[in-house]
Amino acid sequence: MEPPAYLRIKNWLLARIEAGEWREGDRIPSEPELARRFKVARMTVNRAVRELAAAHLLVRAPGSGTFVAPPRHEATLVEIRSISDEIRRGGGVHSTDVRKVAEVRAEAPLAAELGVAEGEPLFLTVLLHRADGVPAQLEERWVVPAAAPEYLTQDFAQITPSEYLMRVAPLARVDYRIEARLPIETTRTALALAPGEPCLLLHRCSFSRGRAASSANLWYPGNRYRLTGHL
Amino acid sequence: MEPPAYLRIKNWLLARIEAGEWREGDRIPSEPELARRFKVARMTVNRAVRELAAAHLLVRAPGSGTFVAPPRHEATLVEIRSISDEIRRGGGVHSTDVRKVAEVRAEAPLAAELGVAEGEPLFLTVLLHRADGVPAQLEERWVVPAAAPEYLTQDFAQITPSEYLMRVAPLARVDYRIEARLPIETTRTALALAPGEPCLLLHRCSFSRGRAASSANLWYPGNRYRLTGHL
DNA sequence: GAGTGGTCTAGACCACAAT
DNA sequence: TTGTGGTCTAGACCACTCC
Repeated sequence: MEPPAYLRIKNWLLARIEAGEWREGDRIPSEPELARRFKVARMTVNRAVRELAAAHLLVRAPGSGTFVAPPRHEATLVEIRSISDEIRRGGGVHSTDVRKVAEVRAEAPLAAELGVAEGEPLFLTVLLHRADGVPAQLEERWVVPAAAPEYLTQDFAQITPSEYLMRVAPLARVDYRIEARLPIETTRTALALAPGEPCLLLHRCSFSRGRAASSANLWYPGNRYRLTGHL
Repeated sequence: MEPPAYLRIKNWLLARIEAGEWREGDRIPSEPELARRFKVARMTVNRAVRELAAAHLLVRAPGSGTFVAPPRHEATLVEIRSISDEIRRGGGVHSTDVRKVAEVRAEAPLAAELGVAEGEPLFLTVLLHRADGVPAQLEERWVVPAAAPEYLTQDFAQITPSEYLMRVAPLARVDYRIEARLPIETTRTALALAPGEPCLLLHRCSFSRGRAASSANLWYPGNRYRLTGHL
């Protein structure tokens, strides 16, 4: 069957951009022009062009025209799956050691990140995730009690903290950073790393209902873990 | 001024999802229902719902209804900007040392990654990027000659390899991985790192016109660089 | 003033799900 | 058979830019 008209138009525009026939900043035909060329209503053209603009391939300037977007900004997206997904996907068996479940007082940098006062109580869990018994990730997580009052009573051998939090606090935003770090001794031994071996540290702060809900350090053994993805 | 109707509808739906008023898998009101409720044409409702479905907040099932999407898959997106953008954005001055510009023969793992035969010629550049004079990234890049025949004659003090490649070979896909690694000695000294300091290694393979075009190792000093982003 | 994109309408026909 | 989403039309009015 014939694909929908808006898709034919999208692909026609895409092909022209990919082929370099139109260069960055070039003006593309106007909506009425494309409507005539493809013998469709303007609304149909509008959908095609609007979707390409949403994908940053085109830039629209009301009153003046539609232009080929600047060269993709070398932006790249990395997808980070949850540890248990990641392990199962590789055919491994996921298990969890619960190393710490406690209530602690917020210290300065963490308090600022989570937007609570210093000395306020926070829930802390430290878990070691294993793939087929081999340490795969050490998860240190601080949770704002208001966001998940029942957090400490969960059985983290059955449900990962992020799975639980996702359930009780629909997350709106996640900030994170990725670093290469030498672990402290206890982290190093937990991950069964040789001295001097670096870790990949994924630090994540998640927000729910407009407030910070949880902050986590995910330590991966650098010698056998990597974050991958594609665009 | 009043926001457009389709946005009012989007926000109304979003608020209901964020508040947990509708749970995963719940059916939301049909298009005709929403059109009646908001006193707009169905096309207007359709745009609102279609855009939320494109953002994976809703799932549409033709013939049966529209449903709240499954819990976000704990997927997280990292945006990686080009090194010169990154440096300028921080208010720094970007400069480049060109350390190597050469034609080499493809060795086994690289040949496989780039989809060329072993022993085939590749272009190799090694560049050290600095922010205000301080080493910020060591870039080792291999380029398939067919993708950019003029690559070696560029002035990489003026244009970064990725900027140049973006210009001559519109990229269709990028695969990458992020690792924590101890650098070899020459890399370590180039980045002015103390012995034992880890690096963040971003490895990237880019494709253009259906074929691999370039493979790069981007080494960041682990003690003063991180990759950040938010969702 | 002519041209552009941004939005919207009130219909329409279709393929497909559930019943 | 009824209801759903998927698509499309042929108009329309607006705010804006460019000349």
